Amino acid sequence: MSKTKVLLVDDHKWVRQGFKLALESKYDIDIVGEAGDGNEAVEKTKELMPELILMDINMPNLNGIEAAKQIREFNKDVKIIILTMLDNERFIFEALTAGINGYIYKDSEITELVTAIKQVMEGEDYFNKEVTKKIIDYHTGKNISEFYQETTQSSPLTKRELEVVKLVSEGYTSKVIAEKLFISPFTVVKHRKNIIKKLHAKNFNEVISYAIANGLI
Amino acid sequence: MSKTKVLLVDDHKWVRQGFKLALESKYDIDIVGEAGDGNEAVEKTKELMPELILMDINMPNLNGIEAAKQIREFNKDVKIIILTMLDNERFIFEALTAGINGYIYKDSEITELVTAIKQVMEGEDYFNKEVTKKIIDYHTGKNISEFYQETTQSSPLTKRELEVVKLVSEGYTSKVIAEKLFISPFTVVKHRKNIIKKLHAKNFNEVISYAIANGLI
DNA sequence: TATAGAATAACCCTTTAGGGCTATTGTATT
DNA sequence: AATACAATAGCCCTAAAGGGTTATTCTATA
Repeated sequence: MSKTKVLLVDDHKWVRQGFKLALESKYDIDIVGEAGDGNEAVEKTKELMPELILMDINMPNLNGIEAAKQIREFNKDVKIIILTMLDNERFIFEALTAGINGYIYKDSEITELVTAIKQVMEGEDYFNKEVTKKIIDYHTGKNISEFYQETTQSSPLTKRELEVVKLVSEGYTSKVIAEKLFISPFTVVKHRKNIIKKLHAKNFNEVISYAIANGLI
Repeated sequence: MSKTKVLLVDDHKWVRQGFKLALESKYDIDIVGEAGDGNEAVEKTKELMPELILMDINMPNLNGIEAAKQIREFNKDVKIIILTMLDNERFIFEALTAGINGYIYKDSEITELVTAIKQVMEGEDYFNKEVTKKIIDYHTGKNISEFYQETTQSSPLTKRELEVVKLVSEGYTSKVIAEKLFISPFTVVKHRKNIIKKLHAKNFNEVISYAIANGLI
C-alpha cells in the first residue's frame, strides 16, 4: 500500500515540524508539502496534488475555512481535515458548508487524528464527539432555519463593519463613533449587533480579540 | 548512556503529543511528564525531578517565565529551555533573570532544538542567534532605553489582572468571570476598573486591543 | 426586473459596564 | 514597626451595551 500524500497547513512552523516527524515516523503518511497560511495552502494544493490536507483555522491572510472553500472550487477529491486550537464552536457550521471531511479539536489525542485520517481516506467523514453532539443538538432542537441563515452567510465583515470594529477597539463609544462617521448612533449600535451575530461572539470584547487575532484590524 | 528525563510544558495538548512522539522516536530523550500551565509545571518538577524542562511562555494561570522563577527557588540543577511562539523579544531579558538555560524561537527547526538540548545538557546555555544579537546589542549600549521600557513597563498588570483581561477578551461577563475565579463579582468589577486606570484606557475594549497588541495575553 | 445585501434609522427592553468611594486582609519590603 | 500593594468586597450612581423588532433607501447582481 502506497503512503497517503498529505499537505500540512499551520502558521506555526514548529508545530508542523512536530507533526511531520510524529506522523511520518509511525503511520503510512507522507507529508509532501507544508503551508503557513490559507493562500499558500491553495497554491500548494494545485502544485502538489495531495490526497489529504490537514489544516488549522486560525492563520494569517486567509483562514482555513476560506482556504477549504477555494480548494473545493477546483478540487472535489482531496480530503480536508480541519485541526483547530479554538475552544469555541464558532466555525463548526461554517466548516460543514465548506466541504471539509473532518474536524478535530486541539485536545484530541494523536491517535484520534490517526483514526480520523484513516476513516476519511476510506471515504467517510470524521467529526469528533463534541462536534457531532453540536450538530445533533441543532437538528433535534430549535431554530434550524435561523441557524442556517446565520452560518451560511460566511462573508467576513463589510467595510463599514470593519471601521466600526476598529473604532470600538480604540475605546470609542457608539455615540462618539456615530459622530466620527457622521451617522446616527442607532446605526452604530445596529452594526455592533450585526457584527456580534455574524461572528457568533458572546459580546464585543470577544469580537475584538477575534478581529485582532485574525488580522481583520 | 541513559536517556535525558524531560518535562514538557505547553498548554496545547496536541502540540505536546507531537513533540513527545517526535523527540522520543529519534533522540535520547524520555518525556517523563507533561504540564499544561506554569503551576502544573512547578508541581510536576517537584514530583518527577526531571533533568530538563521544555516550556512555552504563553500559558494560562502562570506563564513560563514565572514558573521558571518559582522552580529555581527550590531546584538549581534542572535545565530549563524556553520554547516560545512569540515573535517579539519582550520576554527575553526577563527570561535571562529567571535563570533559564535556553531560549528557542517558534520558527526554529527541530534540529536546532535538539542541538540546544544537547548543549544545555552538557552544561552550556543555548540562545538562538536572534536572542544572542539582542543581548550583544544591549551590552554594547544599543537600544537601552527601548529595552528598559520594554522590560520594566511591559506588564504593569498583576497576575490576577491578567487573568481578568484574558477572560474578558474571551467574551465572559464580570459575573461569569467571578464564578470561574471563585470570587465576588464586585472584585472582578474592581479589577476591571483598576486595569482601565493603570493602562489609561478609555474602556475595556481599548484594554483588550492594547493587551493583544503587546502580547500580554 | 426581481431579489439580496449593505447601510441607514428608530423603538422596545434588561443587563452590563464603569466612575467614585470606602474598607479589610494578607504579604512583602523597608 | 511601618509602608506599600495585591486581592478581596461592598455601596452609590449614570452611561453604555446588547437582544429583539421593524423599516427605508440604495446598489449590485442574478
